[in-house]
Amino acid sequence: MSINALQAIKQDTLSEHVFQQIKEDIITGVIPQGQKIGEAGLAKSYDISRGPLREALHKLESINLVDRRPHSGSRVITLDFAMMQDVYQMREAMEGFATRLACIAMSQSDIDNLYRLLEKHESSIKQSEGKRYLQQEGSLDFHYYIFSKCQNQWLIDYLNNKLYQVLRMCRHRSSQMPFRVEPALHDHYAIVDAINNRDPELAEILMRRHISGAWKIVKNLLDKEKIEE
Amino acid sequence: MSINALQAIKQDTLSEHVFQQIKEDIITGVIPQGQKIGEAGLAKSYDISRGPLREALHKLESINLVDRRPHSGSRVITLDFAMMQDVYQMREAMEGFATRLACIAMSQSDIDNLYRLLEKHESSIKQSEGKRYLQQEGSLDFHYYIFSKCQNQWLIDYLNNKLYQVLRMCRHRSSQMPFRVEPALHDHYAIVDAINNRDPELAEILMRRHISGAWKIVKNLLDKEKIEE
DNA sequence: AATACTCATATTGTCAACAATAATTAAAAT
DNA sequence: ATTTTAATTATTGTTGACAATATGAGTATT
Repeated sequence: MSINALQAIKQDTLSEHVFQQIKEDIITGVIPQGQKIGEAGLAKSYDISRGPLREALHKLESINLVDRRPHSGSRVITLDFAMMQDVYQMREAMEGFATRLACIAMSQSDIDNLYRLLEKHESSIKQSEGKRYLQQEGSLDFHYYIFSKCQNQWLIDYLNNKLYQVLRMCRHRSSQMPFRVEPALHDHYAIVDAINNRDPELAEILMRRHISGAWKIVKNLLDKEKIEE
Repeated sequence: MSINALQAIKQDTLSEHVFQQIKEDIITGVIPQGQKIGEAGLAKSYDISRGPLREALHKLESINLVDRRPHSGSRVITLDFAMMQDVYQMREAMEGFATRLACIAMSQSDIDNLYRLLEKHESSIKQSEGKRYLQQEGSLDFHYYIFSKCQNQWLIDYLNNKLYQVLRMCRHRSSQMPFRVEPALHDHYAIVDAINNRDPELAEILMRRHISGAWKIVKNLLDKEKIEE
């Protein structure tokens, strides 16, 4: 099950449907960062009335993808350095913790599934050289599979519905730039090995290190970006 | 500045105002747990139309105080054992982390303020024997003061606007029952001492232990409750 | 020229009527 | 008597009009 498939549920109402749609448009950059959002305009372009649109905007605010100020309006967030640092710092702590819990709670068949998932990633990397964005989305599936087994509904909810949404936004921002994906796969194997050995502390540490490594890469890209302009 | 004062800002719109009001009514038990919420009824009793009320309900959903199911309606959450365990587990991890960050970032005058705050609590405990709920609210101020200095806006936001709201609800639920507050004060002093010594690891550990201790007390109360019925 | 003020305009907040869906009740069939 | 089905009712979702507020242009004043 893909992480995107999971988000597709619950689109029973207009408000939910348009919420998902706008969310994807923000994450993929169709609506650019910092863009001011006029309710009337968006309502027309998504072909709904302002009521459901406002509800969608509230939901977008609740997952920190838009800022809303009373009587003034909404705008898409801008991923500045401080925000990305906050997000990665948060992710390191929370997903590390989730990994520890998952290591304790996982069944053996869960672990087997993880190994199979990694093998699929490995072969898909060999086949499709250069399609880094897809490969990264695959990596999200790996992370999701682990923390979804931590058995703490609040933790799962926060990681899945808040942190990972801006995270995907970050990745889209920096997906143009080249970097290697093989090291990540190596990290992933080490994490699953730790889980397989039922070593929660090590699993947590490896996951935290993996994430802080990802942040270092992103940070370097941001620095380079700044120098070049 | 009290934690409640902080929540009082931003009541510029009807929707915000009624959101705060309903939130307090849920937390303090005026609207009981598990209660089914009819939009029409609530709108009349708070004397607004259904539009702003619906927005308020969405906000309440986003801080996990009500469940909303499409076409079916909303109901106040019920604090069962599993949920409270999730919340305390989450709090232990996140507030522990926040304490570590705050320990690094705090200025000396911040630390002085913390000591003064504790002295105030100490004298207020001696004066008002038995008024446990107020004392607990004071303890929230202590916790808020620390994590608000962690310099991670996402972390502050989550602790303040999500976790601490259900936490207050938990406390209200168990505030009838007697237990001692002096040990908590002792814990608080130990935490501030660790911060004052600029020992982030120890500060985190002490905070985590303090919170998991609180959870053990609550858990025992819940068990006793179950046995007695 | 720069700042403060007023008014016009555009945008957001609120309301009440309408449409669509789910829950409930009653009837019918097994 | 129990289960299934159909229709009724009550509740939620959606819409467009109206009210309140902020933004911005233009004018006056220092």
